[in-house]
Amino acid sequence: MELSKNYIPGEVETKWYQHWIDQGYFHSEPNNKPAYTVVIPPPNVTGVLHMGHCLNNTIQDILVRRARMQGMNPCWVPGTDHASIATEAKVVAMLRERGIAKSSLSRDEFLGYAWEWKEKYGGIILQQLRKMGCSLDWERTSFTMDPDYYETVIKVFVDLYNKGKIYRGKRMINWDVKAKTALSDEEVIHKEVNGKMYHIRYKLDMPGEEYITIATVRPETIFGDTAICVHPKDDRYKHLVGKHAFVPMINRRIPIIADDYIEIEFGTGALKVTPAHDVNDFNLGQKHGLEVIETMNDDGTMTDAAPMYLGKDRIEVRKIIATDLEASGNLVKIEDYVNQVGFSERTDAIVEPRLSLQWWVDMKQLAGPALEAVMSDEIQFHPAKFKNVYRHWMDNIKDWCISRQLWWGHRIPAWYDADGNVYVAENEAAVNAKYPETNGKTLTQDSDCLDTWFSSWLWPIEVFKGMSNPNNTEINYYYPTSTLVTAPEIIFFWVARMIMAGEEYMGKIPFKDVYFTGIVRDKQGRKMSKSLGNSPDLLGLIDQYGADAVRFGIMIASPAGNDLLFDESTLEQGRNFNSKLWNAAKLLKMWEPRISNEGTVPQDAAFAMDWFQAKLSATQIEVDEMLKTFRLSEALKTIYGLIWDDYCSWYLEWIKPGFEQAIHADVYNKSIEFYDSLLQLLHPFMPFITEELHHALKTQTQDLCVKEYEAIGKVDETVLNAGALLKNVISTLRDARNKNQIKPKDSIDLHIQSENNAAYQRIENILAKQVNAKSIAYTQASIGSSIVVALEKDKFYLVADQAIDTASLKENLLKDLEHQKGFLASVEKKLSNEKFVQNAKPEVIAIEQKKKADALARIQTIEESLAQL
RNA sequence: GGGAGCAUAGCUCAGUUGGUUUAGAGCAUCUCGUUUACACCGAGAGGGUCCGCGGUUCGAACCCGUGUGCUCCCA
Repeated sequence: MELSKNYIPGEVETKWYQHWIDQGYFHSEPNNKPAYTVVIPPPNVTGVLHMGHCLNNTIQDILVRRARMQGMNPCWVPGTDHASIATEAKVVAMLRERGIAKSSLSRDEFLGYAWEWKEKYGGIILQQLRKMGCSLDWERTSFTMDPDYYETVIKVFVDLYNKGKIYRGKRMINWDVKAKTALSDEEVIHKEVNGKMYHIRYKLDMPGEEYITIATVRPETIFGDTAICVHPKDDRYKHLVGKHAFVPMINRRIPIIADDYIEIEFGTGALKVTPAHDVNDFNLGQKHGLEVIETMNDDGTMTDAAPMYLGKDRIEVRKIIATDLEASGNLVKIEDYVNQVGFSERTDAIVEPRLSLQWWVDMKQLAGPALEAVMSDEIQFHPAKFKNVYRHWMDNIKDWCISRQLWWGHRIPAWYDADGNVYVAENEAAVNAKYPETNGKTLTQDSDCLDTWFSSWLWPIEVFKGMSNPNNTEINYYYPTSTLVTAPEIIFFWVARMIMAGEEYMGKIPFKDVYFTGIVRDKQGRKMSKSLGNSPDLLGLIDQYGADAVRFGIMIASPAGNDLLFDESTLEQGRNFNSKLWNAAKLLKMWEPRISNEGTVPQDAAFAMDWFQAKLSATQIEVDEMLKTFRLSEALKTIYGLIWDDYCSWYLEWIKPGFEQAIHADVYNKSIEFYDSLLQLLHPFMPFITEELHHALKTQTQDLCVKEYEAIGKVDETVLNAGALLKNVISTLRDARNKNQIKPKDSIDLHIQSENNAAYQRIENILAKQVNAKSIAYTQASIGSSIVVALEKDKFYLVADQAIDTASLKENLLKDLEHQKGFLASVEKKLSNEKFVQNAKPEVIAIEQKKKADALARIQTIEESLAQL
């Protein structure tokens, strides 16, 4: 097979992906091999691929492909999440564009549009994963609202309700005024916002003109005030406790109470208490039996509690109320103030604390085993630092608000009669059966649906129908899954809850390892986001550089557990690596017509082969260890260096036949074999080009994608060291040539003075070729008018045609001498320290003594060289 | 306010229970070079007060304390 001048990724990628699919390599069925199961963190069904997905799925694919080549039975399950709030928001927006208001539709009509939308756009992200080369089992594609999955979610709700782990209650929740739904605590993003602190005085219900001044960042909520609270020990206000004051503008009379919750130093030390719109105020209100007055509607506009602002948005009111308060004489001052404000994760609306009747999961009942599983390392977190984060959240766990005032999702299986009694069962018939008193009564189903994560937490179980068809062959084989790869930001949303669900419903952990990826940021360290416009178009990048280069680029810059700063230059590096791989194969193929079986393998080529075999095995062991510990980026760097430097720059140069010379068949075949091993090692990271080259090298009986790794050979340390010495000698001599401005084309005569000539004789052909020496001779004495180079205990004399720059030579030697002397001094200092000799381990002392001997020898060599100049 | 983490070359990072030659890699930079795979290249080089201070130790990038600066999570 002839290789084109350059590697063109596009066609090759399409060709091989289709081939792999056609061969069914990615499809898994339970068999007698060990399972390696990965479930994809299901992306939002309406989503498109971004850099975060790229990183996350590349990592999963590396693990899965590696497992496949290790002879396991990998199963990587794709799928999407219905993403209740995000999808509903998109559908509402789409309808609005078409001039349809959600409020004008019935639930069923709306869901009709939503499904239509899902069918049309839902598959995009999965198609994009194919472009990246992900070896997902497409026959297993799941969706969190598939019929079986849907039923399972409902069953789980009913079950937890029956067990008393789900309840309905009126509590403070986070209200998204845009989506008009409740949110869980995890869906609220706290950001720092520059705001104002308003100091407002309330007239006291006392004779005369006396006031009490409070400080607030939310003046529009004064209409919901039902008390003013001060610290019982605050001398400024002690005398006012038990008295009353009037809310400005509406003149409602409220009590002044005392509670040590108040921070005396904060603001004016007097707090306005608004139980309907602040969690802390609500708790205070409960404690003191205060009235709750709601001032806000579900869309964020003011209620008739604030008659003068009725129907106006609370943000707008905050702007104008200052003027009105000033007019009424109640505004004392306004200060700049930075405070934390909660925003909806999905709609970015400012979240309003609101008192509301919702459904809750009692998390304390579920947390115990889930915490234990991680703390005992039954589930291992990588990096382990996330254990702390996890424990902290679990220790302070709060109940989970799971009802959402949305239509797109799993509808809550609760029914109400005319009196407001609640009945929970799978469906209305089940309600009637379970609660005979409901027969004949008109029941209405709860109109809310469940939080998306209430379905996602069953993902590793239900993609194998572990609940809709308990104990089936697949769940028993694939569960628990092997590795979960996900972002640390969803550790609470998803990871923790999956562990809870696994323990609750399978009695087993859902996965053994969790690998947390970093967050993809731009060059300036900003998180990539749509609004900043700093998220590159992934498909465009794949078109430009090829999928392998993109995978390489994102992995090489991706230290385990740290954020990665995405820089397109790493993709260039990946593309260059493609070229390097391609060209090395081209070189090998160029030799094919000149293969010869005559004679024996030349000594130098034999050495090169022995050395590379040792280097390959040593690196395979190293890479294996790195991958076992999830140090993927390091593993890729190591493979990159092995291919580029050791194979291409050293090995291939060492065995390269002279101009138009034959290559021995054994050398050729071994070189092809080595290269194939390198491709195999690299395959999980860069699947396309490696598969292509695997087949280009020679006729293969098997695709690389499913070729199993062979046992790693034993590492010959002696030859490994000999190779290292050779590389060192070559580099040192090349440096000497460079510094003496000997042109690459000009050859030299090399004289070696060593006590171990045999070591050099074995490799002298390589040496001659690599330092452009036309002769190599061995000598016992120094050679005049030559460039002298000292290395270890050996000396090298380079005889060139041109004049020698003695001055710079001397300078270099002196510099080296100084360094060696300094080093010797530090070693001697250590060895002459009695305490060191007494306390240090014997092997450490031996090392120090060897260092000393080596340094002395080197100093002698350098001094001898200097003497000759 | 509570908690966690980080600080090593211009940049991104390795550095395993403290001792493995006076700290390593990749990228970037500089010098030289188009020699029959590759300029998307080759050869070579330069570049570090391991954040500051104090301590433990025969010995500290590594352990302890403290200060500073960043990042993340939670409220």
